[in-house]
Amino acid sequence: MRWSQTFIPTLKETPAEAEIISHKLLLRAGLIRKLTGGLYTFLPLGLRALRKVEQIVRQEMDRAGALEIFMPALQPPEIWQQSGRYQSAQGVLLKARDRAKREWILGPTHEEVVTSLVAAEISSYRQLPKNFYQIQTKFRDEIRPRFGLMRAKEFVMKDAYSFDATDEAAQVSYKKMYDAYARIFERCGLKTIAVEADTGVMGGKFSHEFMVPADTGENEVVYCESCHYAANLDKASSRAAKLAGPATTGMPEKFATPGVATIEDLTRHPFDTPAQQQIKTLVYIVQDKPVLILLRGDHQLNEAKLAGSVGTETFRPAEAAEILAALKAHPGSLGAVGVQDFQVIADETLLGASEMTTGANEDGFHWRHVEIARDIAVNKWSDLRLAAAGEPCANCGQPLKIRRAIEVGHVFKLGTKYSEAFNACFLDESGKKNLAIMGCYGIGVSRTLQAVVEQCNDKDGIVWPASVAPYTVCLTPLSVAPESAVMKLAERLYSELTALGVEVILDDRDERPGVKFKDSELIGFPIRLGIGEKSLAKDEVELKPRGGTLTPVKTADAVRTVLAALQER
RNA sequence: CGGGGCGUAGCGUAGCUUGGUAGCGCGCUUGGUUCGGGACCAAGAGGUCGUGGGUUCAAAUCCCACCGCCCCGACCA
Repeated sequence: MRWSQTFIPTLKETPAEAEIISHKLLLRAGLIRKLTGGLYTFLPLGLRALRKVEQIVRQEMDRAGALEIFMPALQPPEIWQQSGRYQSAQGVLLKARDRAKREWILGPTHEEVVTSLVAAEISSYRQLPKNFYQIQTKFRDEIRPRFGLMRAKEFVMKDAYSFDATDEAAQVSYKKMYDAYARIFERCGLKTIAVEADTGVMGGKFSHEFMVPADTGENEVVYCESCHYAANLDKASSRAAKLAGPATTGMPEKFATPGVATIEDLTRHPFDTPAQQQIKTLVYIVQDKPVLILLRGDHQLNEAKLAGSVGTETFRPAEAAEILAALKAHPGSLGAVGVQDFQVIADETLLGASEMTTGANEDGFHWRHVEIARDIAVNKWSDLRLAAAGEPCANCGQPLKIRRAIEVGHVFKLGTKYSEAFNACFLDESGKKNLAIMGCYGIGVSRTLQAVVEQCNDKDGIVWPASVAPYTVCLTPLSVAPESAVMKLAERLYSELTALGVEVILDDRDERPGVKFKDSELIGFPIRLGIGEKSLAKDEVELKPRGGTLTPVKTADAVRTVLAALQER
């Protein structure tokens, strides 16, 4: 491609709308432009890079035995009603109406469509396993689109769905996708970590997210450097050292705590009660019933874990009025001592806790000398707390760390939720009817592209891995006069490299060298081949790998050297 | 939806407090001089100051409403 013939609107200044480096660079290097919040146009360069990522994804999915199909983005609401997600997912569903005022859904994901397909077409165990995938535009009514392609209303996603006859087979399918994902991100030049992710009410160990470590990421990952445990903060467990607290010195005693509203207040004099010697009591409304949740004062509730414990996602924090009605006190003085009427769930770090202080369900009063086992009727012990940095790893006991990351992929064992809803069954060898066991596997393709930029850049611009670069070689003649020796050589190298299948862009613009150099570095082509009169006088051209050092190369060796340099990238 | 910030030429912005001629840099056009790291000179084009209403002799500027964008939170690839 000749630079003058394509469209690469680079920007010297950063548009004010961009906050993070990858978003700034995508705009400045002329890869994308915003239509409106959360909606972007891919310009020629951006589209080329996107296609590179797609192609890597496609090759690895094919290699893993998945079958590419293409499903409608426009979907009838009926199938969403059938799966129950018309209600449960209404927050993200974008809807449209046709001329007859009939409602349609712009697909945010395709479990409903693919399961309908399989229900109709698959009837025997002989047809399994199957894994269908597609690369397609998804639509989600994001509450807050952000950071360019990172979180958009419309984005490119690869989604795959596996169907298996048995649990063991489903695990094999899961593993294949897991391995394929690791290869895909590696080929894109991304450092990723696979972390255990929240499985919601389904439980189990079969959900992993592929995370790109980045300070600008929206997720928090808990990890252990010594045993390589890694999990999403929503899922992470920690050993959270049980305190060898003081022994209980007597029976519970009620004492006045006027004006105390928080754990923090009680840690100050005259009370001087450390947070870990307090029991925090939260009230949640779980399926219309109040439930008391007990945590150590210095711990935070993890709602995803609560969902696992109560077996439902229908819950919310109680409102002040509901709390008052249930416990006759306001937040700040709540406790579970002597409570019989409601379910009490306690975090396991409180097991055996003694000499604790907690609210007395009377405004301005607390109990002290509380011994959980003796004084509180706990119905259920669960892991409910948010892991915190520094807590011991549940595997090896070393201190855990937390860092931010971008989620680029998610593999998930679905079970039979959708096959049940759509009656996707098959006959097994014995002629018995079984539900297909499903898995689903997503990659945010456009997000992955931006994650690459977020991870691969320096002060001058993007530093593309060759695998996803829009062009791998930028030919930069410093003179473009058609009959000049410089331009003639540039044209010759351009033809030769192109004929060899190298993706070359020839910067044939009549611009000063500084402009060309700055642009090529901003865009980040892996190799720049500079051709100028000075070096040509020595029968040389200049090889400049992005981020590397400039080396003179004899013109006769130019093609071979470029090919070799590309191999290294 | 809650909290915060911002809307002035394609991009970045000044002006707004204290009402009166819309300014600068980049980019763009033309001519010239330049030509190995975002050149220089000269002449230009380009603006419903987000939208609507109000106050006023007069509104980018003051008031009200709405819209949009960005950031923080709940959601997710």
